[in-house]
Amino acid sequence: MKGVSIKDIAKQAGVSPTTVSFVLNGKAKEKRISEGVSKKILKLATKLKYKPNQLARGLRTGKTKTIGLIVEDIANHFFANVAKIVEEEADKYGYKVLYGSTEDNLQKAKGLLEVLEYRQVDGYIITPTVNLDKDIEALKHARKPMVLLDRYLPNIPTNYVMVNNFQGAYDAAEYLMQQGFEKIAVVTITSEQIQMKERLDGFLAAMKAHRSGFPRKMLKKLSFAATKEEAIEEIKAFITSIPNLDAIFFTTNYLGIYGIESVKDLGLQIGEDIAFISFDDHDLFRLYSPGITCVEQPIHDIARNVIQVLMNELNNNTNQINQVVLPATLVKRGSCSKRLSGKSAS
Amino acid sequence: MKGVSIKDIAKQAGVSPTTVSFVLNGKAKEKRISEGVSKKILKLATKLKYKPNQLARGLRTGKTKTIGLIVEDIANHFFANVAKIVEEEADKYGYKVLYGSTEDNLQKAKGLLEVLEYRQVDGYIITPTVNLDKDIEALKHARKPMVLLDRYLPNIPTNYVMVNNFQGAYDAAEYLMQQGFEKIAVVTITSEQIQMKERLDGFLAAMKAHRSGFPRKMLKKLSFAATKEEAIEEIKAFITSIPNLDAIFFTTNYLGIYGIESVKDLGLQIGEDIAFISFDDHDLFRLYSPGITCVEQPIHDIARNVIQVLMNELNNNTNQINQVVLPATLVKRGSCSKRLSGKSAS
DNA sequence: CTGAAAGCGCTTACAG
DNA sequence: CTGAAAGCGCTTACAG
Repeated sequence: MKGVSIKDIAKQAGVSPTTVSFVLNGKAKEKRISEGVSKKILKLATKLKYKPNQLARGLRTGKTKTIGLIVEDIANHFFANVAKIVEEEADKYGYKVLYGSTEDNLQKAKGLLEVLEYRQVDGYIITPTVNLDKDIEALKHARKPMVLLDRYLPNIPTNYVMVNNFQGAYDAAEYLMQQGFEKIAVVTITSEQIQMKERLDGFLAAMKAHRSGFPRKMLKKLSFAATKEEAIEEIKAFITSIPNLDAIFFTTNYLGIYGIESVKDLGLQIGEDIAFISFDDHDLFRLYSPGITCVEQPIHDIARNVIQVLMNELNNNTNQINQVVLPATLVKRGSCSKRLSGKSAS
Repeated sequence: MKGVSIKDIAKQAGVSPTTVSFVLNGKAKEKRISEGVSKKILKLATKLKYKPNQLARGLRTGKTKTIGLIVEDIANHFFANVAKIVEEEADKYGYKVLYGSTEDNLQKAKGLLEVLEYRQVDGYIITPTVNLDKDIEALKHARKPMVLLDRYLPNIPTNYVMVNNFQGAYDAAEYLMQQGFEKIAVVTITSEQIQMKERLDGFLAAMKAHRSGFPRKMLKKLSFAATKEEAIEEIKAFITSIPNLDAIFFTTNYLGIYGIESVKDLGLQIGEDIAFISFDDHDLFRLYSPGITCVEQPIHDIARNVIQVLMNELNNNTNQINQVVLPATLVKRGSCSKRLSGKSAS
């Protein structure tokens, strides 16, 4: 039950715990421990299956070799995939990951931050909620290694890794116009989340670049707190409120999923009666008939960059700020093939 | 930067660290600390925002207030959802969760177990791979609180929480027969995972109960290690190899997803040319046209029971074994409506 | 009713 | 080339 300690090895090797510690930490050369002693200790360590007690080490060094991962929702396809890669990559560096979901709730986010601080994680990967500025500022001030994920706080310069939301949405809108769609609507959420704003901005910029403008009534904002049923009702009402609507863009995957459900409920055919694009890819989008065109985020690259940036901080603790913005890819599928018939969607 | 310690409080309160520790651990009564001192310490603690150092406490008590969660794949819809609820529930008891994915690889599973032991987690939630028996046995022998998830090891009595795989698959097969389908095939994986075996057994039992038997050629086993492309090719070949096939059952969600893709590739219409059922629900199944009938696992109940059982172990460490088997629900959707036409599916 | 002291298992500045 | 000793921040058996 009890693990073997440095003392046990010291006793068996006939040396002091100090020497054992030096050798086991690879400081044999530096501390000029003799070859023989060094070898003997190493052999003993593997024989006894010595595992350093992380708690004791952490207490002494202040390092826990643990990182905290705060996402919006670990069950969401995007974040679940990020979590997987983050864990794999962190493992390579000897770090383990503690996680939690904010549900986009400020209080939950603060709570998670508090617990992780308390747990003395060495570094943080954070999907910030709106108004988390003060807490992030505090972390930054304490010089805690940290990298934001999926979004950033415009008023606080920090490390972050995210997709180019503006470009992704711009491409989507432009593509819809190239395909010849005339009445294009957009559905997003009310939240002030920066990545959502940028997606909307990108969409609107494309509309303005190619059209005379964008009427406010073609834009629908849903509350993040709305239940699925409420959201679907609102989307349905929105769609039917626009005569001759022929294309619609959803700014994130779960909205896109609600959108599919709404369109189905209305008895409309995606790709026939209405063109459809969503931000983020999903199994559903890939396999739906027709396939749903989407703006795909490079999840693997995002996760790998996050770890890269964090490890860099952890090991060098430079003051340099790393802000990584990765390109989004428009994945074209059947949902946006040009509608040839003249019939109205509503 | 430095946190406030018990010493700081002791100094300010003019008492010893011992007294502070007693009060902060709710042992004021038991240790007969006077009301006044007690109050003063508590007030000071909140004023100074005292947070006990978990490392120090852990080093002393041997408890880390951390649990290890080992799943097959944290990015999978089922496990991602379990992970979310596990984290939320664990949080209520003051526990944090360290996770990792086995990819159904024995070596990875062993590695995770080793790291978690090393990290001295207080309890384990494990989705065991095949042949993990010895390691689980060791954990059990060390009397580590532990509960298996999603599957169990037939040769080792342990706590576990899982769905009734046999019944779920039995219901699915029976339903297909009730709907009047004649040639029913099943696709599963080669792995000896017990839950997969039970699903297959349930399916076969239903076939035998209502039919003369089940020909081996109606059963397809895919390797877990197969790539998506390979799996789809195999499924396609399997489907075309069976003349007049009219229904097919997939024993887990990702196989079902591959199945949809395969059927689409073949130009067949689910619900028209072939009836389709999958184990596990998924957004895709719900929203596909037609909806895919599935055997739904009660994810929330599973996760909550897992934590319940684990907390029970953690706090009481009884020798009682808890084995929870929750009912699966057949969710009927359009993919299995009785085909009226007589045309062949192949 | 309260405190001095030991100890959990490490690391590291200091000394020789 | 190696070791004795202090200390990280707690908890708890023991003593008074």
